[in-house]
Amino acid sequence: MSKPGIPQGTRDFSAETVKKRNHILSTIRRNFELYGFQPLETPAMENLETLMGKYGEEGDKLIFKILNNGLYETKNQDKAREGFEKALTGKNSPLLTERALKYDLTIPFARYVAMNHGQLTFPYKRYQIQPVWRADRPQKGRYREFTQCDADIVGSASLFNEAELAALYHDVFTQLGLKGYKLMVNSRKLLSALAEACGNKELLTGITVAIDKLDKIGLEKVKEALKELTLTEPQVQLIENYLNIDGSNDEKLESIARLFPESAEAREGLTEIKTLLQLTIGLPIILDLTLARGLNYYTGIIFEVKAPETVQMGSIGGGGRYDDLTGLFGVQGIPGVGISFGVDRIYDVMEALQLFPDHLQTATTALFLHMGNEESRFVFPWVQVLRHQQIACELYPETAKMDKQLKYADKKRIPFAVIMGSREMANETCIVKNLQTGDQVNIPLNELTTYFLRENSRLPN
RNA sequence: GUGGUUGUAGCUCAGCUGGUUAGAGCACCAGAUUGUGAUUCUGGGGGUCGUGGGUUCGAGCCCCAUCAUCCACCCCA
Repeated sequence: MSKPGIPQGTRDFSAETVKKRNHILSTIRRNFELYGFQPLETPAMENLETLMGKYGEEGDKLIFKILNNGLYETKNQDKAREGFEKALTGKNSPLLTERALKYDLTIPFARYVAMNHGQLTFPYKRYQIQPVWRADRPQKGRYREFTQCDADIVGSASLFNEAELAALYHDVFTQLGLKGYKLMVNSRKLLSALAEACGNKELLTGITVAIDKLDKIGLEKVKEALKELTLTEPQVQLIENYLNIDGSNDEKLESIARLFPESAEAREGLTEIKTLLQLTIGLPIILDLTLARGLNYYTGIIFEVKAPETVQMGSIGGGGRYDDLTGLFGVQGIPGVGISFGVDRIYDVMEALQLFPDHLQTATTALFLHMGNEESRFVFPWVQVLRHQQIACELYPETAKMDKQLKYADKKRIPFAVIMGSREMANETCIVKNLQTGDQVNIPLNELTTYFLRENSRLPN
């Protein structure tokens, strides 16, 4: 036997980690439901053709494919060889693989809507919290298996949806205590107007990819990248002017209006952003004209959430409006808008900033300690009595030195010890010791329940 | 996919220019004391030095390969 291990980029979650993750997940889920979203879950795997081509060329390479079963069977061997030859040229073949692990939640959701649009009530608001898989090389804040939390509204073009999603982001991040997070917005329509002003709408993707890197590689490098796209000097200059726009949200909006006086698309994008900002007055939203986002299906307002500057971490959430997501699956005319929370990165950020509340680690309220077998038999029924009153407790199952029993309680961060010795047994009492303060009281056993119900109500949830 | 970092006990690490039975702290176990948790004392278990080759009289240390790890790029949450 070789040493056991787990696949690269995957993780086991200990009790401590699970509790912290659940703290994040339940906060997000609670808010999703408060805003009227209903859950959806889709399979871990999809048909490969559902996913291929939806995430761009790079994305396709990062999809985890599942090998077909039964390739060794005689009747399948020739086809398997054929499929393998094809795979060696870099192409996929259904002869070898026809299923894949899901890469995100949006495309499976679009597939679901396309399959069920006759039955769904629109506007359809769903949320989805599930793991996704990417064959990326792991590094900081990047895993091969991670959890996404998405909320989307489809079948509505109203900007109220964008406003609500922005408010939802704000509620979740403030409830998690993530002060200093940044919610950036922009509109793909402004970027599209920019591409148009450069004379070629086809360049939109190339331009967005280049300017998205501005804060990372700097203006000069961005200009070099733009020139490689065969843009002329005046066109690069135009983009530079665009990127140099600065000031408050209102000032930026005015500058954009001056930059594209003729563009109907720019006007539309500006109006949408203005409306969104009006609907979300009081929220700390920053208009970031350099925000582009890689995914090509976005067509309107786009969002991105950045971690507080004190932590080095990429985006911890993002989303935007798409006009025609289900069009990929043959169902036209269902516009939508959605956001996503990157739970694993939020976790890393909160860990770095020590934002997890201590009480998350308290599992059991009380541990029953005892001096010996007779004592443990005597208190055993009382453990059940407390449990039936919703008080989490446990009995130390072995006869051991008190030292050891107390250490056990200490390690499990159990706040109370109920100590049972021969003297207590004789008097039908017990000692309740508060393990945080060291204080202890001697109380009759029949008052134990009321004691803990009172203590429990004082503890945070 | 490209480039780099690291890999010694359960954990955190030390190991001088290659030289005898590879060490420390914490953790763990046992014993002493004790009706109360980071007290004290005594003793103890545990490491194929990531793995496989090579150089050498001799490798934890040098060379090659491989795996894992972390980081950067690409891309992204």
